[in-house]
Amino acid sequence: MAVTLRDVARAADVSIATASRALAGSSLTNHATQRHVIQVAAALGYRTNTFARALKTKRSRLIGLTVHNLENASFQVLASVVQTRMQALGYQVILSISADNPEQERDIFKTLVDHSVDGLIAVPNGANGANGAQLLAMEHADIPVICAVRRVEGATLESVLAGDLDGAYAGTKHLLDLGHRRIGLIVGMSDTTSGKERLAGYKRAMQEAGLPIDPALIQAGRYAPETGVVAANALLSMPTPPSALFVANHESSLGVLRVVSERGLLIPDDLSLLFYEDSPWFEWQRPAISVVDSGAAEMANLAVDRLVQRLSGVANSGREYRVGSRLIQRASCRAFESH
Amino acid sequence: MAVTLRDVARAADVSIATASRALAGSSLTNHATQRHVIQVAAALGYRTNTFARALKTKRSRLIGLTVHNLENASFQVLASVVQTRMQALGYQVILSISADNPEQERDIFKTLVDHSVDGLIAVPNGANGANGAQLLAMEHADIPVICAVRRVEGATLESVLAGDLDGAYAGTKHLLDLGHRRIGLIVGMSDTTSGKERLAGYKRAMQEAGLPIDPALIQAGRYAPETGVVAANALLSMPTPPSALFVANHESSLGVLRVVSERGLLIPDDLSLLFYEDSPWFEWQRPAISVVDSGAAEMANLAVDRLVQRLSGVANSGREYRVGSRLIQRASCRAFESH
DNA sequence: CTGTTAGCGCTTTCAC
DNA sequence: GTGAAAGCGCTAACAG
Repeated sequence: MAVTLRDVARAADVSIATASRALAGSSLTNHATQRHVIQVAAALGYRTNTFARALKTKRSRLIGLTVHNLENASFQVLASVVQTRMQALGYQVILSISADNPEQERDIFKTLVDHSVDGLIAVPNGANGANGAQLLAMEHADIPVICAVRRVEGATLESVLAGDLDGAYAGTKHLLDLGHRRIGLIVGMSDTTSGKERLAGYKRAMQEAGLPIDPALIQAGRYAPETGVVAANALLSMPTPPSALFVANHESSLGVLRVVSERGLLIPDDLSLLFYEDSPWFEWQRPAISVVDSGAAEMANLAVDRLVQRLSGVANSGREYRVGSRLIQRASCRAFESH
Repeated sequence: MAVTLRDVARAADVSIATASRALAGSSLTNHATQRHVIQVAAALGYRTNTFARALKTKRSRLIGLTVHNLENASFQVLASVVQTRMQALGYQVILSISADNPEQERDIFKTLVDHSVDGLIAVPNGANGANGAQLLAMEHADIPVICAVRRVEGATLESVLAGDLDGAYAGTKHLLDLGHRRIGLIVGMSDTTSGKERLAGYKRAMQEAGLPIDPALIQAGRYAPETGVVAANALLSMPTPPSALFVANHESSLGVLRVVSERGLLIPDDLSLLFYEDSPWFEWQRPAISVVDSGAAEMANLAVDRLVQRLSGVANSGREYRVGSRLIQRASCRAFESH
């Protein structure tokens, strides 16, 4: 059996209450007593029982983190940053993978509540904030919730998002500036924040350039490699295929790379390629792939900042924070010359 | 305040104990009563308080998972598999990132014990099992520990490892069979299981081929991209540089790719490249990179299998399990012809 | 089969 | 400043 507070109290010849206060660093304790208790506790190897404490205080020092997967570089970064920073603050993080599946997400949220997490950083599932009500209920129960990367429509939850509209606009404009006119877009479904906004950014850039929006050039699909395969094949099989592909659906990048390779296309000579959300691998592809970086590390840190604030009692601002996107030019896009 | 067992008992007009039994599905309960209680509980939206339960039963339904980072594809796979499978079994996983830092790892283990994890899957830090004693202490306290990917020297902990010696042997032999004689090896430090074993595999293959071991051809370093940069530069700057590079240090692959790109080397014409531990990106590099795959998914699943067994009361076998490595030939290695 | 009872280890009034 | 005592919500003997 582990050593309990009672053991410490006995050994230090004080009451349990005093021992508790001393260890908690309560100001209403005699300094000498406190030192003594702390010493005895250390000598005995006392460690407070987190369950007994949680049962009493209703704080678990646990926080939840849900991401869709760990293949996406943005989610890897989010998980790393959240884990590392929260641990440094004395919190442990319960990781959950929602697989972008609303039902699974619902169960996860429930379980997280069961484990009385003190807070939650979630990349919510798309589809009109299917489980937004649960999140709101958590907020109501005084459990701060920070949405990252995606938001829940219509819910006043603090959200840390990427500047997707601007990012997609900048990316499209870059391609336009290089002389491309037929620009294929591979994007997420429009029931996700990022899908919708990136599409809007693309459209805005095209329209500002006085170009028509050709629906056949726009391929929306799930965030998955397969989407890239299907979409790239569709795009590249057109009678007049696009001269540039803007892959604003990170998970599908892999699929696009595969199609490009299978078709023996030379980048950037046969096709200009622009990806979205940077990954270490993009830089060392041959050629290095240009990308609209959405600032995963910045988002992660901001999300943690917000959570920490909330944890310390600051009220939910219901506000939305945006981390600016940045175009990183590498070697996969070149000027387009018509034949 | 949340609804408690007492509320359910009252509403169902039974005692707290009966309610508890009914919900636990104890066989010693009247079927009708049980149904009734379950119904009432559901209607009230009752959820058992995990802390109260844990305080009483000393099981938290929490398991710990420690990995060095989330950049390494093997660790991503491990984290995904462990999280997903354990959650399906009603366990939550506390993720911790040890950054390959023994001191941090020590704190992590302590915290995990404080949170009374029911079990632990750990990728332990190298250096002679610095924190092996802690792990052993956990085992002693009846908390099953499964080491994955790396092991702790001299401790009787169940370990699920890759067949590193065989893998490195097979990889080296492949290069040898292609006619390469000067094969550069970039590997982990010899204070890690994988570093040591992969080096041994390389040496064995070389010796079997009747080739001398040239120490200058062997670069050992931390598992980090920088290692790849330094090592590749050292190797490729030799008076007679190797005709093939066997990068048996996954994290350094990125660095090697960078050096290759900077030097304008053509793969596989100027240099054959063989990597270790497959990543989705390797397949879609141009050219696709051949790899010795160490079976991350299989290791992860086996580790979970072992943990689940242990959780169900099976004793620590102290045994070591190995998942066979597999050579995946793609397009980055070609036959060597001397000029 | 069901109810009563005694804690699990801790925090926190409330007296002194 | 310190101690006594009352639970937090649950499970598990132990009776009945």
